[in-house]
Amino acid sequence: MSSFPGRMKEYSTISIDRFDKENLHARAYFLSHCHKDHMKGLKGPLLKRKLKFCLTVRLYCSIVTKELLLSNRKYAFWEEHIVALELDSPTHISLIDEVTGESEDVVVTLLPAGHCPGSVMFLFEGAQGTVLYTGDFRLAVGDAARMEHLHSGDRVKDIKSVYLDTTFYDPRFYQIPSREACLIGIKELIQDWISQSPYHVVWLNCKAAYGYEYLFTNLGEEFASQVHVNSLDMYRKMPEILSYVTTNRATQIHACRHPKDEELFRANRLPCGCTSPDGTPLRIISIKPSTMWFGERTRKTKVIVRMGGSSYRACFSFHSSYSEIKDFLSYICPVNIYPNVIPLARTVEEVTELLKPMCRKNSGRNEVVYKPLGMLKRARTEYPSQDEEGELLNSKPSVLPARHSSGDNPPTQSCLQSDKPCSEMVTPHSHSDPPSPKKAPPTWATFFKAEPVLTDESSELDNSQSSQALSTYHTTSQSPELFDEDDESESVHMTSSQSTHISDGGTETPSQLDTVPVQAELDSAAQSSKQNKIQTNQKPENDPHRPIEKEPAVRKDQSEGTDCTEAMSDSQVSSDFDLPQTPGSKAPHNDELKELYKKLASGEEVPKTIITATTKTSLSPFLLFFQRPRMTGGKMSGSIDLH
DNA sequence: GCGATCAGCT
DNA sequence: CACAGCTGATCGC
Repeated sequence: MSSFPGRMKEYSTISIDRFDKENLHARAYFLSHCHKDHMKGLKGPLLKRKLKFCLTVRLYCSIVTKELLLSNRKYAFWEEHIVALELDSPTHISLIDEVTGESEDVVVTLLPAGHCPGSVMFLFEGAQGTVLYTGDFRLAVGDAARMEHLHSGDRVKDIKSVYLDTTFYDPRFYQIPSREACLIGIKELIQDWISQSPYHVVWLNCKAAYGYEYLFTNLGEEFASQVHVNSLDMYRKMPEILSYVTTNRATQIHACRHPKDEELFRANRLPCGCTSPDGTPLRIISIKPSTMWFGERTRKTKVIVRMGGSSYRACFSFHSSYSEIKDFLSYICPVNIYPNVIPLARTVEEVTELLKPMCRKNSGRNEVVYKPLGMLKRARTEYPSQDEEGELLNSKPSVLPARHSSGDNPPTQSCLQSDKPCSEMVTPHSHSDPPSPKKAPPTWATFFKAEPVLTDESSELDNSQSSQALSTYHTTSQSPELFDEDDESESVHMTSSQSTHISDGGTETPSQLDTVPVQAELDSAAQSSKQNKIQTNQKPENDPHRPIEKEPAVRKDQSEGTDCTEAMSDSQVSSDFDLPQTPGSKAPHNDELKELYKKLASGEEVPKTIITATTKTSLSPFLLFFQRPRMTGGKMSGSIDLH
């Protein structure tokens, strides 16, 4: 849970993710994502009153976050005061004190955070330096390198401070299986179950928070079905989610909720009360997404754990693991790091101490002095040749050429170096894209093609329709290979806020649980990405300004341990959806951007306008709900003068 | 009656 | 154990 007080040292006239107390006086507000612990005070009457008198105060957030926020009536009063910004679009904001008329300029850029739909990090650039507020994030190893706006031309930006999601910044949480690996495990479990008969249904025991949509869309795609949820209201303008969820109970995959859903489940009932039309009892299993983590040297990781009876837990994390956070930090190498979260059983002092080695002055670099722009070049790296056997490891530089869409552009040529506009070079799913799971995640096209398998007319399970699943998918019992005993002595953990009640009898103690770890065959996740024989080293030797060159094929030892390559390989593939670029989006203007950076660097004034993102009702911005970081050029949107 | 806070629980 | 958030009790305005 975030304990960030709302204000950063460098830009103290703005408030982020906190809206109470001193934050009531802020000149501008920022919301990184739509989770309640980041919205404290946001519906408070004090703030509501302030908006009536303060004409220039705005709330800045992503387009998806705006949509989610306004879908809740309690926040409807924000409607006229929200400025929704597009991702990767540097936006100039004037921070005006309405009493004194005093003004400060800042340029903010939203970076995808991979935490939940609409979640972003905020990159602020201005007179007080470049500062990154991460909000909550789940980024994979190497993702920072894909973020254009963490770079200035060929260089990694010189970042003064990072306000960091430290939820799992603790060596205990060294490794968390990638999203892809978790998804594969969940898909296998579900398939093995629902293919047995139309009466075999799955209940995804998800908590009341955004972030599980990733599961719904992928499962909907995988099983050509829709997931039953309580409400579609919040997704009404997000077709890419909407097409995979339904309020029709006649489906084999449920994520519906009820105040007493656990109790109902123990009585073999779904939260929605759905039964089969002919009275045949449903066979229900519950899958509870839970965070699981593994030690530094754990080789195999199980992403599904059977809790006994028909309860399972599936690995699922909204936050980056320790090694993912370290990778992120070592890439951007900030001067200061401030924790936003204090992990359980730790103190601020302990976390601060753990973060010290990642700060620039302790990172082994010579340069300590903060400069607005880095001086060392970020070189381009050729994408390793594709090969079925190799593993893509720590491929920070190697992911860059994924943007090349045609043979016209030599693989070593970056977007920024190209004469062509970036938009021409950014083609999703190009042949040189980074490895993707065996089944492509939902894409732009499918959002419009997807036809609901089931109609809303029926509220009961329909045999003829459900039996499609039976004929489509091979019927197996729970395949033995899934249930690989945990032969590792290495600590393996999982958690859930859920009590450990067991469905049958509930007499077991945790140690007595019929715990059947399922080998997630992370290998199978990795296999889909084993396209590179060359293992590219990912670490820039703790120097963000050091030239990024082709890395040696063999990874050098890391301080962390002896066998982190395997762990890293998993993390490496954990990137999110690879969604297509928003159709119709403008071509980036790198020249314009560079000019802006130059001005910022020299302390020159930049125009006092507020550049807002489009508020068009087009559905395309919602594609960005889980956008994988990718190198795109910046673009400036239209501008509105506040005065 | 409403908001803030906390304990308990999922 | 841990994610996010609900419900209910209590207290103060």
